[in-house]
Amino acid sequence: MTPQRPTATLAKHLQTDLFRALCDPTRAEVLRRLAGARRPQTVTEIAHCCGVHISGVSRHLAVLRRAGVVHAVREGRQVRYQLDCENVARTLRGLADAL
Amino acid sequence: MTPQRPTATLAKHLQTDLFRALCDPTRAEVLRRLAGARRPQTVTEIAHCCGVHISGVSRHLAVLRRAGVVHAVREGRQVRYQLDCENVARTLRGLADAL
DNA sequence: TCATTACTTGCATGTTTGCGCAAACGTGCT
DNA sequence: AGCACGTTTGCGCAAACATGCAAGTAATGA
Repeated sequence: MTPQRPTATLAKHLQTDLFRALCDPTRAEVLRRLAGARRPQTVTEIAHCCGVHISGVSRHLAVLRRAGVVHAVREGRQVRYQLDCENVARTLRGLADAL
Repeated sequence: MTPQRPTATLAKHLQTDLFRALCDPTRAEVLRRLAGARRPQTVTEIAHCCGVHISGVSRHLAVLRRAGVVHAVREGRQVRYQLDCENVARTLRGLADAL
């Protein structure tokens, strides 16, 4: 590891992709649901709590998945989504430290 | 302090306002500039580095200021903007811990 | 007071984003 | 194969957003 100047470190950690994923109220609602549930949730289950059509929830979950916030596991016909706490927390701490 | 269940803690820390401010590439560019400079920057100085009209930069800075990411100090005719690292880092760590 | 500089704000415009609906896709069951 | 169920995706629409220009405000100096 070569030591980096603070600016370079910050630039590396200041990626907008994650924030783009977290900036929507509905997606925040989804995340709260996932965090509060004791097991991975299906799209339909999530759609029940936030007043949005299932197709919309599916899209939101795709955004979160691409950003590495959640990951999906197929289970028969349904897909269960789960928070990737480790990954998100690591990124946030990285940025906090860079500041 | 009353102990809180993880969900409640997360709900409190999962505010979209901050992420909304951080999710724009131009604003990220502005923040990099502010972090790299050794003293608070004027709107004109910031506008030079990111290829956006001064009025746009001014707007972006207003968004960042409302979100508590930067704060402004008037200095004669110019306004110097500075990162509020403490505040942002505290919020990010709070969320990371809640996860 | 008038001119100049630095920043902010109203307005118009093009782009992005979230949304519901309907069709398509994938999976399991008979 | 045919069907039902759960999820994803194409499409169109309306609201939100970023941007440049021009007008407005604030501060400094002649």
